[in-house]
Amino acid sequence: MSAENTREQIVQAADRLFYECGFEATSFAHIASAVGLSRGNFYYHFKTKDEILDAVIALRMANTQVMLDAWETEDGTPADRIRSFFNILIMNRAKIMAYGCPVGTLCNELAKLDHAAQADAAKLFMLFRNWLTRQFAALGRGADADSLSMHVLMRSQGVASLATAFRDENFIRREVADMNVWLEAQIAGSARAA
Amino acid sequence: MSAENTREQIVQAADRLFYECGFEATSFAHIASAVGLSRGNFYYHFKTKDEILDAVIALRMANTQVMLDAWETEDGTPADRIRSFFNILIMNRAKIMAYGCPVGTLCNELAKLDHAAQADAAKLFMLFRNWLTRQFAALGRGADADSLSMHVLMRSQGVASLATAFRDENFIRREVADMNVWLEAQIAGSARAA
DNA sequence: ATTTCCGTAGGTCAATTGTCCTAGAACCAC
DNA sequence: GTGGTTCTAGGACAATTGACCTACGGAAAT
Repeated sequence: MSAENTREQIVQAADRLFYECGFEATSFAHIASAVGLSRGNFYYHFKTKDEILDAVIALRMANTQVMLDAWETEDGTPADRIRSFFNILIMNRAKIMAYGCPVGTLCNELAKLDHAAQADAAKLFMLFRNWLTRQFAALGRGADADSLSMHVLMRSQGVASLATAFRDENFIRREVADMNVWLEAQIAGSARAA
Repeated sequence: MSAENTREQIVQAADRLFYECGFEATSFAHIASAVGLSRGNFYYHFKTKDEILDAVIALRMANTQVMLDAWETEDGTPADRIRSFFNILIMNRAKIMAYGCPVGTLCNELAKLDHAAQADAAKLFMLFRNWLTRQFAALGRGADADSLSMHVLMRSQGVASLATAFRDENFIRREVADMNVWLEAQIAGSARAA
């Protein structure tokens, strides 16, 4: 197996385990057994646990960017794209109810650990934030596009957090429906202003 | 020092450390040095770390109940009480930006750890949920009081999560203002229905 | 004054943590 | 084949983890 391939396997396993078990609770041994490698061998690929975390964040950044780019090159209105974002909550409802939002829970954990990678993890949010801001600007809401973007992010985080606590799928669907109603009102608002 | 007093000191220190550092990352030694006791002495008061967690959750339940009861016996409309809840975000903004919501982050961590106390931690949310439901019912929204309650909880969780990630105090104030606008619309809605 | 007992200190215990080293296997170039 | 680089396995390392035990201290009761 090539080093690049092994490295990628490690990062993917760490990505999943950091999400499902948390960064602190996931050990080298845990990742090693998931990949099927010896513990000591990790030092060749990653000198410290923090390096793995950096690689995981970089992987998530890249994956997120690909997803957002795909949505932006697809046909459809900016509103459709925002609805695609809403739909993440429904598409990933099972994982969200079990482990929460991958971005939000990571940021929260790193904040408590006062970890150096905290700022990097927040960049994942920034990716979504800037993307949503562009969509709202395209809807003609340039003045408060960023506030609207943050509002959408806020809702998705709140839904994910409560969905985890209450394990309630209907709650997710109800709130997503409410987000769609809210979005329609925003579109109507920008049409009235135009 | 009496045993009860020492026990209370342990639980209070654990409460703070679990919030600021997380449950997993807080060790016996960490709590011990915070209280100024020897490590081994803990076994006399708490046989396991999970017992401390149970005691911390019980403490938070009691403190929350006291706060909610106080709001409910005060003069003021149900809407005033709901606004008191909104205001937690502003009152505790410094701690929230540093460590997130004590309830939400604990539930999220215990979910990832697949911890037995997960359900107990969710009862903290239930305390707020039922209290808010009562306030909305008192506003004449008996039919969807619980949905409105969950919506308010969702917003507060989302605001706390993003406030931690972005360390943005203005964002908190903006969203709380928006929650007050939303509440006014709900009151107008129930008045129209009556 | 003596006994009893609650609370504490300090230490031990195996297990696990992240980190690091070294010997050898696998592979490619020549 | 021979030599050299790349990758891997297995273990060692000190430190720390949660858990546990025992012996001392001091107060209260008799």
